[in-house]
Amino acid sequence: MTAAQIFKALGDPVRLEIVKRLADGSAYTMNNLSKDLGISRQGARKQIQVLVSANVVFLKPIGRETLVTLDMSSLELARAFITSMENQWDQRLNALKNFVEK
Amino acid sequence: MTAAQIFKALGDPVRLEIVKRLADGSAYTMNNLSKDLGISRQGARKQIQVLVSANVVFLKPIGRETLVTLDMSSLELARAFITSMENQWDQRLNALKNFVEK
DNA sequence: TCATAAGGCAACCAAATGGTTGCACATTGA
DNA sequence: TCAATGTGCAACCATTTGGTTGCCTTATGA
Repeated sequence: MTAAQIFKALGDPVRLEIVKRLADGSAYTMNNLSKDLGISRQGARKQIQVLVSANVVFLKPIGRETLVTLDMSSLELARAFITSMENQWDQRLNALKNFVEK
Repeated sequence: MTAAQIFKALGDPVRLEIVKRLADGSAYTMNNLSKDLGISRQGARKQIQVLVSANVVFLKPIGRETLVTLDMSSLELARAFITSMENQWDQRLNALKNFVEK
């Protein structure tokens, strides 16, 4: 999965709320997770599917329920991507600073 | 600006490439930035506008050119958001671990 | 056993997105 | 001065997105 895909998956208020809840560990079944999002169950299902496709989340059917679990490695990848850009930026500024001081 | 808006802005390959270049400090005018993205200048312009609207980037017209600059605080906000979710996750796991060990 | 709970899937729809072309306009430098 | 450069803006288009409703299937538990 690319960084852009993960960012895209996180780039929706409903999906981000879902991910936030999962990180909290408070909700973990489809039904549970679909409540109080302001949209229908089927609507929520589609958003969860987007997260599944981006590997931000994975599903595990247990009996008649389906467990939803966060895949932390995707968050880690996203964070690492941002950090690397921040590092690039800092290095550039330092290089500029050295040039000026010389 | 909300975290979801920033993630959404970063969630497109073309826009992410633009941000990457800016972090690098190698390109900084509209014209410069619009090259080699695989789309027209006007197409690139629209994507840059998305970044502007999300406050990921800001513009500064100089004569007939327009400088594009990264707003690092948006990246910082995005990174902080991810970090906070990772912390929540870790705390949850630790709480679970303590419960099992008790 | 059988009503209820959990969930999947498809069709449909309006709005947003990502791109295009065409044209106008101000700045610049020879 | 004037052609070239850098940029903006609007109209247009196909596809994607985010949501809906309707219906079907499978487990569960009283």
